Amino acid sequence: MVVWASMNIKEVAARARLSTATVSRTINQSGLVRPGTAEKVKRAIRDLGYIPNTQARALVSGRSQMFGLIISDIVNPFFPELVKSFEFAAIHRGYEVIVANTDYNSERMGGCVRRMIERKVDGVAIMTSELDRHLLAELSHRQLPIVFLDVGKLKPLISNINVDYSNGIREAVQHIVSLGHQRVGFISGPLTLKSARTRRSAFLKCIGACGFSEGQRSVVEGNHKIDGGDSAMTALLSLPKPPTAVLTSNDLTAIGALRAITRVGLRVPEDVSVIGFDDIELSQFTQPPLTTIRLSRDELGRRAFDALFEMVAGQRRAGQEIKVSTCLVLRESTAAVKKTP
Amino acid sequence: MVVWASMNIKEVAARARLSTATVSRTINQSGLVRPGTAEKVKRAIRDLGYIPNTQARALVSGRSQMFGLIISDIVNPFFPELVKSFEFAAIHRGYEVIVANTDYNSERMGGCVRRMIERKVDGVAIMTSELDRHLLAELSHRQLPIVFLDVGKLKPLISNINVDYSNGIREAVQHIVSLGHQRVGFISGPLTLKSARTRRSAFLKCIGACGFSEGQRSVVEGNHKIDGGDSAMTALLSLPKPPTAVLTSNDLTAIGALRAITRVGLRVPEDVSVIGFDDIELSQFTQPPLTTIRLSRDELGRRAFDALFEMVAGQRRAGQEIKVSTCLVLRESTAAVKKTP
DNA sequence: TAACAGCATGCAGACGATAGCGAGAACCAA
DNA sequence: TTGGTTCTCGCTATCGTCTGCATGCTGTTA
Repeated sequence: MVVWASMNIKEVAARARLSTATVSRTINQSGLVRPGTAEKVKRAIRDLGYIPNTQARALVSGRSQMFGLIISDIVNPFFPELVKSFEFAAIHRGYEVIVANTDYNSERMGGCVRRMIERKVDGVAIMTSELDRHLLAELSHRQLPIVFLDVGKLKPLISNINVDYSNGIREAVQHIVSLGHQRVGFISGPLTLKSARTRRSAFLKCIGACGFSEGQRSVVEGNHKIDGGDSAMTALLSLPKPPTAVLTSNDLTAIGALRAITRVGLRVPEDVSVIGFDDIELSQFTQPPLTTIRLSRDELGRRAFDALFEMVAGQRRAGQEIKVSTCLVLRESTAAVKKTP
Repeated sequence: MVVWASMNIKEVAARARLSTATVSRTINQSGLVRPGTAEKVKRAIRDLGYIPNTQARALVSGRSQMFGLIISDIVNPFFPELVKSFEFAAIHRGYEVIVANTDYNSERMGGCVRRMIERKVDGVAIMTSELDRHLLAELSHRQLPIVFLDVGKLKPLISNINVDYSNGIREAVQHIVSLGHQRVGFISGPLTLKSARTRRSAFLKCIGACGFSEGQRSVVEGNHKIDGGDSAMTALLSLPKPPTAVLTSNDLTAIGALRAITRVGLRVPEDVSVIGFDDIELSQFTQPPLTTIRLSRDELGRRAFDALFEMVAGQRRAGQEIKVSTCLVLRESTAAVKKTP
């Protein structure tokens, strides 16, 4: 196999003694090429180690076969799994993925969007929960298919993945109730984030619906990280009547809570029950393994890709509402409330 | 701002009543445009919300301004930080990054490499430790700058990041020795991985150099994940004379080891000392916080990008050897050996 | 005023691939 | 043989941008 830098369709055509058009048609399986001819082309391609130039293809076809994926922070364990499943789905359809982190910073979002447009992606999945209206207009004017997570109204070319928090939370609260808990705490994420606010209100609504009064529940703000969960839990434990069960806005927060609880000499689940949210891989390996509400990132990634793909493939121009459900995963961080000492 | 799908340099030129050439020169700051003219162009660009088409640019310039980044698995917490710092450096230089996972599967590597070539990346960082010679030839023939992690010999356009394991490991072993430990265990990664083998032999060499005899050390194979660390540690503990200090091939393994130790009722660090490797963010938050050997992914990502950038910028065609060091981070999972009971 | 720099701008041809159109070949029926 | 159809394949414009060369303009000098 001989290869040099400027390997292109002409070289292949020359070697096969055919025109570039025929080579192109063979590559794209248009079905208009005689089998014998196609064979010549394939041999030339193999001999030369030719790989088509996607840039040029994109230029003429108007589609880059790339999707953008905007997330908050790849270091947050919530996202890698999502990225992976999105990418997996993409590769299988011949798409490439460009990942961009906003670092929870809405100013960086502008840069991300610009990069996406520059690279002429065929669609963007925005898996952060914040979005500037101005940027939305920017994307929208350019006719770019978009899929959001938990925000945004439906419009043509704009889909939305709607997480149904209620099911998982209801199961969790019912679980807590069935274990006899009377005082429940909730550690939210940073309330500057819309996703954190959404989770918080879903939690509160469910807790209210399950018959807990104002006095039976206490809410503290964390930061969706371990240290925030730790200090928030410490605050909860120092209340005059601390909760015997605590729900958290994500698993890292729950892990921090576990740490705070054991540090003051209490035990999980004997003294305090803890329930996480997300079911990141790590939550199987905490001490004790974490009971948590699963939100499948795998499903999220797949659905986000599919939504974009349907829009670019033209199967549907209208945006669609996609439901993703949550459910309780029972492990060992919850137990019946202790008899009053 | 009016924007429609086919916004291009011609539209801008027409609005500014100039030629596309002048617009192009203005955008690329060639310095050949009179300030007044440039101002007209800039206004037209602003009015129209024009963003250049990178695909077309790439086609004519022959550079895509994209780098490929091949990693094993984005879900492994080692990689997200590396990806992030690589990407950060890239963005700042106007580069985009295409990330591909091999899933530790060398067959998938072929697909990754092909994708990179199709997308005409200007260089590839291969941060997995396995590489097919055939694929290397494929990349090499195409004159693609490459940077490897811990493998590969230097050639023109091929750089190598060499992790100096010895410093960190030496510090760790000296630390162990100073605490009076006499029997040390080591939990390796899966020996099918070259990186795991490299770490293992670095460990063994260091341990030997520090005066431990064959009988004083026991080596078990893990899988670089939590469950593997758990079962490997369980195996070590069931030895007739179990080690009092254990080094591991990565932090997840160490976390699994912590779990196995506490499960059988022993305590860390009082009964067994544990030292991890990598210093992933999580290791600050384990119980107890993990003493570990830091390998800065941040530095790895930055250096990998810089190496590629230097090669494409033509500052140096020859591959270079880049050293990245390791060092011990003391936390609370190590302590003096218990007096014989 | 003419000749000549020197700079700013425009023209037009790449870059690599695709697709519409048309040409030629092969085949069949009349 | 002619006319018509079907199937292959080649020619060429095109996508959006960059860039070498040509051109025109301004200002200086003899």
